[in-house]
Amino acid sequence: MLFANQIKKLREENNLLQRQLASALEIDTPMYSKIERGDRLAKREQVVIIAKFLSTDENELLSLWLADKVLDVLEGEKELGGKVLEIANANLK
Amino acid sequence: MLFANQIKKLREENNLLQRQLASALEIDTPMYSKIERGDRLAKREQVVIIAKFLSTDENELLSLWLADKVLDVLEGEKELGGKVLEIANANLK
DNA sequence: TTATTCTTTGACACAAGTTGTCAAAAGAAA
DNA sequence: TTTCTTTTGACAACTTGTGTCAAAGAATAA
Repeated sequence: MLFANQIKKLREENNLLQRQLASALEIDTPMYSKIERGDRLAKREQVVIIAKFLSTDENELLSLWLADKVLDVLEGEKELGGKVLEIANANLK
Repeated sequence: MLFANQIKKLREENNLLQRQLASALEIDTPMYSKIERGDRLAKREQVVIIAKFLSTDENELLSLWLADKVLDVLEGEKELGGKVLEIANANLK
């Protein structure tokens, strides 16, 4: 979980509590805990708020969050992963 | 829709009717029509059946189907797409 | 040690999205 | 026309996602 690991690292570096992030997202602490551990997926708007709150680049964080989703699509398709990403890349517009 | 386009092309080349594919998938023709037009997503098992029925390579077809899903994740994130795919690629295991 | 604060777990409710059916319309071929 | 194929839209059933809550576990402080 690239996104989860990153926000945990940044939160700790910034000496913030889960409670504070949860409050910024208007969800309860257990829910934030799950997001931070990759047990639940954040929504896009939540990623944006987290980036602001952790003073990190929004696009960097969004990229990790999206990469997790891409990897999730590829979950269990190990042998096709590389080919799939090539095709996807060739069809990005 | 890479997958949808491909199965339409192959079905026509094989002179088959949507009704026949629908029957192989045990769904009705309207449902199959939607899959073929990219209006609905096929499930993995359906892709496998379609590949068999259209005598095409299963992995090729699965790759298109997966690539569609990856592109869907990237939908509306044009500027991040390339970067995201790089990250995903670097984290394929 | 106990007390307090922080984080995680699991069960649950409800919202949202998916997968399918059906009736009927639109398109193509005869 | 008539018939066969494909598409559309509305809907029900099922599945998944998002959040809350109570309570347990970990870490820290006193």
